[in-house]
Amino acid sequence: MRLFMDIAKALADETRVRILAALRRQELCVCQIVELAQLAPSTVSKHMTVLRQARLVDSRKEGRWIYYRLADTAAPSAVQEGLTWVWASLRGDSRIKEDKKKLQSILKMGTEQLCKKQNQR
Amino acid sequence: MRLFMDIAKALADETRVRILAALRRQELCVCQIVELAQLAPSTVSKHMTVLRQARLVDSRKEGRWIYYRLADTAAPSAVQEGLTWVWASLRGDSRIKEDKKKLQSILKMGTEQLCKKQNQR
DNA sequence: CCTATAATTCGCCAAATGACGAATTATAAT
DNA sequence: ATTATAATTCGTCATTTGGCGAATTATAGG
Repeated sequence: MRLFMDIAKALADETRVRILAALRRQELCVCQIVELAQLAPSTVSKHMTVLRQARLVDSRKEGRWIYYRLADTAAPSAVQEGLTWVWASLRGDSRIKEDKKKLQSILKMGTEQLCKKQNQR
Repeated sequence: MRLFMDIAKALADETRVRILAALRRQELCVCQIVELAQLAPSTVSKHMTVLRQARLVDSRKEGRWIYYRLADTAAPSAVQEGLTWVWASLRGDSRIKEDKKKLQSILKMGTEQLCKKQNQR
């Protein structure tokens, strides 16, 4: 029950679901997610902690950047089946589509350039 | 996105998940759920509203009693696939098993007798 | 070594959530 | 009609949650 509830709670926030959907194509570092979600880094960081606690994402460190990716096939089945449910339910969702477009432009500019831009604010 | 989030939020509370699991075998009236969950009727009522809003349950009125049952095959696929995920993830869960046992004794005593017992408190 | 910076942790606040009891509504029974 | 009662709605409260900025940590680069 514990893991299941962690997953369900993690999925009960729209921002986190949008982040998961964004991670579906490729891994992302925090500053890229910040740009997508238009939230403070500290807020995104907290969301990522919730998602990792639920085993929905994994992370790896590369220099100063931390990259998050979707849980892989090594994840518990509750996680994998949960994600399957999410994808099926959000197929064609307009919000997710918008995010996908926005992501493309975020990915076009390099990671360094993106972080610079954020510091200017 | 809207319905999906309603479902995800509805599933993000352990009491509600337990109620859903209890409904898997048979429909239940509110007083039976009150007995199972050991919560105030008003609290259970609110939970049921959340579950119905998410389309996870339907209800029917019979006299003074309102019976809730799991969503059937007419429900949106997000609901059905969500429930499939729940069942798969909670298979063998000890809390759900305990509830199942408790439910049996609740079902043994008639509905009227049960409500009387609650009024005594 | 020292500075810059990507990310996290911490402390705080506003909003949402889950709980209860009291009041209300609707139905059954006297 | 009046009373009893199953369930809901309402008002209130404590806890949790999601957000931010400031402080902290860890790594890259001058």
